[in-house]
Amino acid sequence: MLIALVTHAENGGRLRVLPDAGVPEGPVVETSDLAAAVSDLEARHRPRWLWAETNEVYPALLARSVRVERCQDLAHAEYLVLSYQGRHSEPRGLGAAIARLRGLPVPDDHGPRKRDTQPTLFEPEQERLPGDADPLDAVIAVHAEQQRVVATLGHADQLRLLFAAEAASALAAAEMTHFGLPWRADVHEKLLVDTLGPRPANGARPRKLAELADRITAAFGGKQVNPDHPPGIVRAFAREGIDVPSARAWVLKQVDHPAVEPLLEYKELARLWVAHGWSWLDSWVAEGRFRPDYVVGGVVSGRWATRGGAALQIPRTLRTAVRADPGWKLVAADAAQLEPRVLAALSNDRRFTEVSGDDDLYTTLADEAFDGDRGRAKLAMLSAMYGGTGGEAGPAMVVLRRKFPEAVGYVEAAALAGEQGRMVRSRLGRTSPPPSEAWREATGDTDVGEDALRRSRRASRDWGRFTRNFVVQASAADWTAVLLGALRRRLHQSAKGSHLVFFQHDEVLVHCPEELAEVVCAEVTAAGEEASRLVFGSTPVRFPLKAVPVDSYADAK
DNA sequence: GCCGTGAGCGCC
DNA sequence: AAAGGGCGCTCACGGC
Repeated sequence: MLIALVTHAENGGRLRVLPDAGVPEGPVVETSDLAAAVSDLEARHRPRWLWAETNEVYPALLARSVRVERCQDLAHAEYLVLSYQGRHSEPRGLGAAIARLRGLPVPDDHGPRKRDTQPTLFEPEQERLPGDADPLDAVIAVHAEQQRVVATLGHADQLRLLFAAEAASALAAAEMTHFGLPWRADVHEKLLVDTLGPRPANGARPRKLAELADRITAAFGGKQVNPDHPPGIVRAFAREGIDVPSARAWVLKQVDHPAVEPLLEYKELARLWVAHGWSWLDSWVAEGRFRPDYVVGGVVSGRWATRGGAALQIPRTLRTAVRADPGWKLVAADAAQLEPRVLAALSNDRRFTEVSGDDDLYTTLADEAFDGDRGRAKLAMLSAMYGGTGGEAGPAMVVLRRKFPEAVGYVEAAALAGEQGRMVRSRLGRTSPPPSEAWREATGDTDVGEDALRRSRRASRDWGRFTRNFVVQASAADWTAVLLGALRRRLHQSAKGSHLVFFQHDEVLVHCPEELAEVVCAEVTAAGEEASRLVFGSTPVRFPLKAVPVDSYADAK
């Protein structure tokens, strides 16, 4: 059963059963308590819900403890279709979609709406739709149009799978924000005090940092140097007769000067202080939970982004603050070396597929092609996927190309496409954006001037690196989106009471009662196998997804 | 005082 | 020949 739904202010809404799989179309139903209506229909029919945007509807349902199993999200589907057609920057949202459908002027998009408080009510109805379209009619019409269009596209089946996976991801993201990542503020604070000194009054430098700043100044002969100001550091070294191109940590590491050691320590501690210090704790952790705002598909490649909280950059040292509640466990799972395995499956490279049969792909790769040197093997692999050839990468790539011609050929074809300004696609049809007008100008320049030629080649290569990486990164995002959908459904069915609480590119955390930990581990493994089968069919490539129950995220690896 | 930019570094 | 991919966040700075 498929039910379209729109929200009103004051907790109300309208819905309508759509004709689907033998079920006839129903009348428009108006309700003053949408959450109750959804809860009731969910329990009786487990329908697919159809709505404009998960983020506009689902947080308020969750706030009323209403969860749904499946939905279709028009905004995500719309973006996937538009970008497939090379129209990445066209406005998104229901208003824009209905305007396109009716041939009306397309209203400008205001970007994703910010949500700065916990949802208690549904958002009041947003701006009026173009042509005074009725919102429920608009949802239904736009959905029908999407179904029509997707059938005409080259990746129809894959895109339908991607629609479902992206919608499930949006549900999972809202639930992650709702349940929150367990975060022990006391553990975090102790770590801050131990490494930085006591919390200073009103944003002053913590004691440890102040001491280091003094040592840095002393090492430069007593002249004030602001360690937070890179150009000042470069100038300070110049006064000492040392030429450095920048104040980056890896550059300073090669310099022999008494200021280097305190500078490097300062950088490390200052980073912790500004990015994840006391003020971060104040703004982002409440009642033992960290609740970041996830942006599903926020990155062109389909990876997630976050708004505020830097949830995808939690430093390793802080992971000890992520602790399961008493009587609960965190099940941590990460896909080992996901991207090279994705490349193996995309390219069907027989020998590379054999290499990916092992749990540690790089060790096997090293034995196969790099005299057992795992470091070189990894470097070569990353260079192939990122486009690097500096330093040792060049010769390593030569070896890789000889041993695994189809795998290397796959990314090089993607790079060539980018250099020529063509689009590339992921396994399920995510599509790279067309290069900018400035890029076309730079590369289309028939001017034979040396500068113009250099600029043109550089722009072309840069875009080639982007598309080279895109095919791998975006296909990995396909796999993880399907994984999230599968895992979410499995947990809902056989490990009720467990929650997905964190997701980061290729790893997930599930918070569950202790006695469910084994079941959750098994479901993680099964979800990984399901994702591999759905995305890559019968590929022999293995995608190991190891799940371990832990008390603290820090114990996961 | 606001805003955009570049440097730098955290994560994958 | 040489070229690492994607993000978010904060700071200092310079322009207004």
